[in-house]
Amino acid sequence: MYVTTAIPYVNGRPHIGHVMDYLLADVWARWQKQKNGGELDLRFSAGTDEHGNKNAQKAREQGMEPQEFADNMSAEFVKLVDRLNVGHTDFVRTTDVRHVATVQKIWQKLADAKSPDGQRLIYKGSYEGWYCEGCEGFVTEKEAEENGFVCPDHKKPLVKLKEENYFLRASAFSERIREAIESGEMQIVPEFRAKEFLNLIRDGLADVSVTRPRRSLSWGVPVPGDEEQVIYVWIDALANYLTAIGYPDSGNWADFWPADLQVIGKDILRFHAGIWPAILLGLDLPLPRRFLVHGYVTIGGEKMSKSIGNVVDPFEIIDRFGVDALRYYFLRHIPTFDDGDFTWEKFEAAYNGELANDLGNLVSRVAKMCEKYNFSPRPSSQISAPRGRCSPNLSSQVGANSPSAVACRMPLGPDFAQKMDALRFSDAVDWVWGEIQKLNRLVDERKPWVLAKDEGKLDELHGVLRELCEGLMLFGKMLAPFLPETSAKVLSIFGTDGVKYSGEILFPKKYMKD
RNA sequence: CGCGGGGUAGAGCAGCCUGGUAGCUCGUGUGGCUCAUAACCACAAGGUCGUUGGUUCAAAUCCAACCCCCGCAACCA
Repeated sequence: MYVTTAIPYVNGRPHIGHVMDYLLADVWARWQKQKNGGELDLRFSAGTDEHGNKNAQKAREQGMEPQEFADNMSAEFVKLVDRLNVGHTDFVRTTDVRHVATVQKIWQKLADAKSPDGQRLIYKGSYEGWYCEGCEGFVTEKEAEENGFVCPDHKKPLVKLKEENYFLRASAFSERIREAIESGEMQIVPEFRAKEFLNLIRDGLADVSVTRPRRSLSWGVPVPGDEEQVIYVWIDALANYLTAIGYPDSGNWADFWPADLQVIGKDILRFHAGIWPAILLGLDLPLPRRFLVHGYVTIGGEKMSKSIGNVVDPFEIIDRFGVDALRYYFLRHIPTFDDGDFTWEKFEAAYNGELANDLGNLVSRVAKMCEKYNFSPRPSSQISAPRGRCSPNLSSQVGANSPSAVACRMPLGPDFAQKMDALRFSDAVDWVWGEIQKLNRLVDERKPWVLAKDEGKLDELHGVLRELCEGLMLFGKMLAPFLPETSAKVLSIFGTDGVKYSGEILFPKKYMKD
């Protein structure tokens, strides 16, 4: 099983726009693991895209060598992934020696390959476009027009420039790729993104220039056999997905390709659904099974940008509220398929109102009642024998009818599982939260504190508590992919033989004004 | 006529496919409860469901036209 995340360009520090990729991929990976009873041979790649003029330029501005600058930035992203509690297994830097080698090998294979119609897959051509001499790079037609054909950074007029470089004959695979998308062989989720892309290529894929002359792109992987040309971002960056698993001649990469899920942002769908499949087909490799395309995070309805000065630092959120709080907000309140909005006010409201009041408080009140009313799980004849996939140590160490064992064999429910399998993660959390609210309601309806006053109602009292514990175990388990730390705490409180509560407040109330 | 998404209570959203008392969360007001993190629960107020017209016994839901917002429109990682 193989899941990938897009590799961010490291010309700036990580911001909250970067976290979606990692979190969505992580949720899926944890869900898959859970479905397989904890046993899963999983590879999970992340990385950083480090070549290119913009990075080199940024480095120069700060008086650094490009590599030194990239080292610093890449380290920040490694730190982010770790602090997000994302379980990646591989991290590819495009400046890694092994990656450079992979890119060159891929290049060589593509250069040797023929397209289905018998033509060379890589050919020399010329690319013409609007060019900024300050940026040392091309800009899109649209971008050029929007800025009045003047570079906004350098205030210099753009010039039409024509360059010699190598092209990838992506056009030869137009039909093949269209079919793969339409048939679901290469699924794009959500579907409207697939439609968007199909519409874009209705006249066929265009060939794409995949190199730059050395004089205009100094920092990159040289084209094997042509020192005058440097491999441009497309092949360099996309190849990271293959580097991670050791393609073409190390490790057991064939066990992990095609990728099961590639998580990307909406801005890079076209590269992943067009150029990337063309490269793969050129290499005679199968296409990825599924893409999850997420949207953008806005700040108070506005696009996040340095010029507006509204960039939010994910580390700050984690420092103040903890990693699960961050995961919770971005996974539930940023819709999985659409753009979503972040403000500190909204974040605080979700933290206090949902994590602290709904879930945290429920855990406290149920745990305390269990202690106070001496509830310890007892065999109950109504509960059937354990079956299904449970981690063996959990079900064997504790009584067959303890809440943990019960929760363990409880199916996660079709409502929840369907949403998860359809990658509708934010809907899945919504659903779980509805169930958590029902448990709070149950407490008020059954009033255990009243039952406790009547000795004749001991069975009823314990019945209610059992129901609550089982519910918390079940929903705790469902939350595992989203809130790993919290889930583990809930499962350990209600999952031991007898409820063991240290009195820890799961989500202490927090206000920004403090 | 480029393609697509959307316009539903103060805010954020669901409902629309498969027409029939307009629902959820937050916020506001009132009440209840005491197991709990001043938490929890109940009730209430609040909506011409973008506009206009059509089909129908009945339209947020189907059809047509129009208005407004937002993505996409291939070398922006």
